[in-house]
Amino acid sequence: MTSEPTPHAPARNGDELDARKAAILEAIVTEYIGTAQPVGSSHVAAAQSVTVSPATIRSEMVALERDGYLVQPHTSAGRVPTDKGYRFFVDHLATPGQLGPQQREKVSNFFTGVQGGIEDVLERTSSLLSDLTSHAAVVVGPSHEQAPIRSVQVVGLSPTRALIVAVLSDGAVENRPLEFSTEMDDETLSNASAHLQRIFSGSTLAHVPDIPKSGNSDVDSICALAKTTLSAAAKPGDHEPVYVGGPSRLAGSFDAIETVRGVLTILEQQLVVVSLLRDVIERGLSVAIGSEHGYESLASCAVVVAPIEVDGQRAGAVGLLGPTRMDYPAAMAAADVVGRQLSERIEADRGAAERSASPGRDTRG
Amino acid sequence: MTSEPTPHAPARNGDELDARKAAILEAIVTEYIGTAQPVGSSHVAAAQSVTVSPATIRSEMVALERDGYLVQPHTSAGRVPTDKGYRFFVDHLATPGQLGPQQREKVSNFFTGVQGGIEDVLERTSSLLSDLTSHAAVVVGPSHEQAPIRSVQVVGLSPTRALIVAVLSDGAVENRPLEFSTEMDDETLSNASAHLQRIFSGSTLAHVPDIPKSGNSDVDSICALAKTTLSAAAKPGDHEPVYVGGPSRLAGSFDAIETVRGVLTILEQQLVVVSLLRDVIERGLSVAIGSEHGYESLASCAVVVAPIEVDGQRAGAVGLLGPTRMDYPAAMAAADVVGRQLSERIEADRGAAERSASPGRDTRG
DNA sequence: TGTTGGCACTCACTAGACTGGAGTGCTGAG
DNA sequence: CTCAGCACTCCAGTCTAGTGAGTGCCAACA
Repeated sequence: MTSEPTPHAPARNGDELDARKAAILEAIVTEYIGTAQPVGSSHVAAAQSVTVSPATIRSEMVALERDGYLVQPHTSAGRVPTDKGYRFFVDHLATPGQLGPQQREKVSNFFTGVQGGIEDVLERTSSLLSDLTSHAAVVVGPSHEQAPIRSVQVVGLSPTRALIVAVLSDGAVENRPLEFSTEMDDETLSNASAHLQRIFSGSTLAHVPDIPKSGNSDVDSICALAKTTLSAAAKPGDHEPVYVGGPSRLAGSFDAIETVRGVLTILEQQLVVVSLLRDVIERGLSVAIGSEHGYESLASCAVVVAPIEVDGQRAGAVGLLGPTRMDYPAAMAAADVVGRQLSERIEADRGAAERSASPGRDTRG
Repeated sequence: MTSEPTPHAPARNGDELDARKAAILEAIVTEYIGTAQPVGSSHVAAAQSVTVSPATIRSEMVALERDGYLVQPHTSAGRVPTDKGYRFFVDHLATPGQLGPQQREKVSNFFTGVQGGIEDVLERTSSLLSDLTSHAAVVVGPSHEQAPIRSVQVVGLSPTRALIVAVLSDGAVENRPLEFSTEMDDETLSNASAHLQRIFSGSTLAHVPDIPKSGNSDVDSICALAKTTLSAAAKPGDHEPVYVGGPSRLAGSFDAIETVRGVLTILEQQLVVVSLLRDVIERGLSVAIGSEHGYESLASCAVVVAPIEVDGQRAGAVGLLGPTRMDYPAAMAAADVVGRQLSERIEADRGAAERSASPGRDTRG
C-alpha cells in the first residue's frame, strides 16, 4: 500500500506495457470492437495470444484499470477500453490493416473510372470511403486560396448583373454574381474581362493584386467590384471544399440518438470539420480518439485521418468518423489508400497544369 | 348490424365529417401534435371547440376509428390520428398558419441580405427553412437543362487537359474537365472556344446543337468532345441541384434510430429526393403524409412542399421533412413563404437576364 | 514468487406478480 | 341524443426473486 511503485512493475510511465499486459489489452480491444460487450477475463483467456489463466488475467486487468487503460462499467462486469486503451492499441498493437481484395478493386475501379470536375471527384470520394468502411466519411479538398488563377471572365446576365467566373489552375471554378449600379453594355464587360484577365492571371484568390486604372471609369468600377468579390470568395468558413459521405451510417454506429444528433450537427458545420481534420493532422496524428479532439459532442467518436499531399504540401485530408470502438486497422488502411490515391490524382492534374504552357496566358490570347 | 348506413350518419363517403366529429378530430390532432401522447376523451372535452361530455366524445371516437381517422395503440389507451386523420386535418381543419414576427424578420433579413451564386442561395435557403421550422429542409433548384447557354469557354490546364466552362442564363455555371489524346496549344483552344461560343450560345444543355466543321481537325475534335461532355452534364440523376438543410434535426424528431437512419439514407440520394418532391407537387398536393408518398422508409414522415415558380413555370420546390405529428400549419406557412420569396428572387434574376441584351452575344463580342 | 483453481460476492438483467391510473365500452336515466 | 356511472382493460411502474457473467481474494502449488 506504499505509494512507491512495486519493483516488478517496470512500466509506470504510461507509454509502455509489458508484453503480457499488452497482449491482454489487445485481446480486450479486439473483442470489444467485435462484440460491443464488456470483456471478461475468461474471454481474454480464450485469445490465442494469451496463455495464462483467467485469474492471472484478472490481476493484470486491475493493473490496467489502475493505469487508465480499462474501465469497468460496473462491478462484476467485464472491462471496456478507455480512450487511452484505444490509443495504446493504435500506437503499439494494431497490425497495419489491409484492404480486402474486393475493396481494393472498388478503389481502383473508382479512381480509374471517375470523371468530372475536382468537386465531383471529392464528393464521390467521400461516398467511396464511406462505402468501404461503413462509417461516415469526410473529404476536405485543397483550399482554393493558393491556386493560381488561370482565367477570369465576366459574363453579362442582364444590363446590371453579371457573373464573374474564375478558373483556377487546380481545375476549380469560382463564380460570384456582380450587381452594378448603372447599366453596362457588353463591350464594357468585355473590356473589363480582358483587363481583369491580364491583371489577375497567375495570382491567387488570397492575394488578388490591385488594379491599375484602365482609363474607362465603368471598366474600373467593374474591376473594383470584381476584386472585392473575388477576395471575399476566398475568405475561409464560407465555402470550404468539404464533402461528407454517408452520414446515415452514423445512425448505425451509435445507439444513443442524441449522440447521432450531436455528431450530425458537427458535420453540418463545414468550418468545424475543416479545423477538426487540420488539428488532427497538424498534431501529427492519424487517429484522434474520444476526447483527444476537443469537441464535446464527439466524445464517443474516433476520427481517422489521412492527409492529401500534393507535391509534398498539405492539400486537404480524408477522414472517417465512427464510434471509438471501430476497426482501426481497417479504417486506417482505407483512409490511407484513398488519401494516397486521391493525392496522386490531384497531383497528376495539378502537375500537368503547372508544367503546361506559360501561366497567365488567356486561351483567347 | 345491418350493412346499411344508419340514417343519422350522413357522412360515410370518407371525405366529410359532421361538425362535431371534425371538432373532435381537430382537438385530437392538435393535442397529439403537442404532446405525442395518445389523447383520451377527457382531454378532448377540455378543448374549447368541444362542448359535449367525454362519454359523447367516446362514442364519436369509435365512429372516427371505424372510419379510419383514428387508431388506438391498445385497448384502454387514448386515440392517435392515422394518416387519413392528418390528411383530413390538413385539408379541412387546419387554419392557415402564420409566421411569427421574429420568423418573418429572419426571412426578410435573409432574402435582402443573401448574396452569392444561385447555388449558394439555394443552399442557404435550405438552412433557413430548417432553422425556421426545426425540421430537415430540402430545396430543389431549377434544373439547368432548360436554361439557355450564355457563354462557353475552354480553359487550358495543361497541354492535354482543359476545362470547359458554360455559364447559363440563370446564373448557374457548369464545368467539366476535358482530356485530349494529343497536345493542344492555346490558340487551338481559343479557336475552339470561339467556335463553341458561336454555336452553343442560346441553346440549352438538354439540346446542344451539332457542330459544323470548322476546317481545323483539332478544333473539331475538341468541339466534339465538348459537345458530348456538356450533354452528359445535363443528364439527370448525376448532379441535381438538391440541397438538404439541417439533417441533424431528424435525430430530434424521431426516437427510433432506424427511422432516422432510413430517412437519412433517403436524403443522401439526390435523385430520390427530387422525384419525391416532384411527385408530390404533380399530384397537386402541398403535403404528403406517411404512406401517401410511396417510400417505405418515409412511412412515419410527412413531407410539406411548396413550389418554386418562375414566370408561371415549375422551377423546383422547397420542402420540409418531419414526423407525421408535425405542426402542419406552421410548416406549410414557412414552406410557402420561403418558396414564394425564393421564386421571386430567382424570377428577378432570370427575368432581368431574359430582358437583357440580345441572347447569344458573347460579352467579348 | 508468480500462477492458478476455488470460492464467496456483486450486480445487471429478466421474469413474474402486483398496483395505480388513465382510458375505454356499455348502460340506463334524463 | 346526451351523459353520468360503472365495470373492465391494460400499460407503466415497482417490487421481488432468480440467474449468470464476472469479479476480488486467498490458499495452494510449481
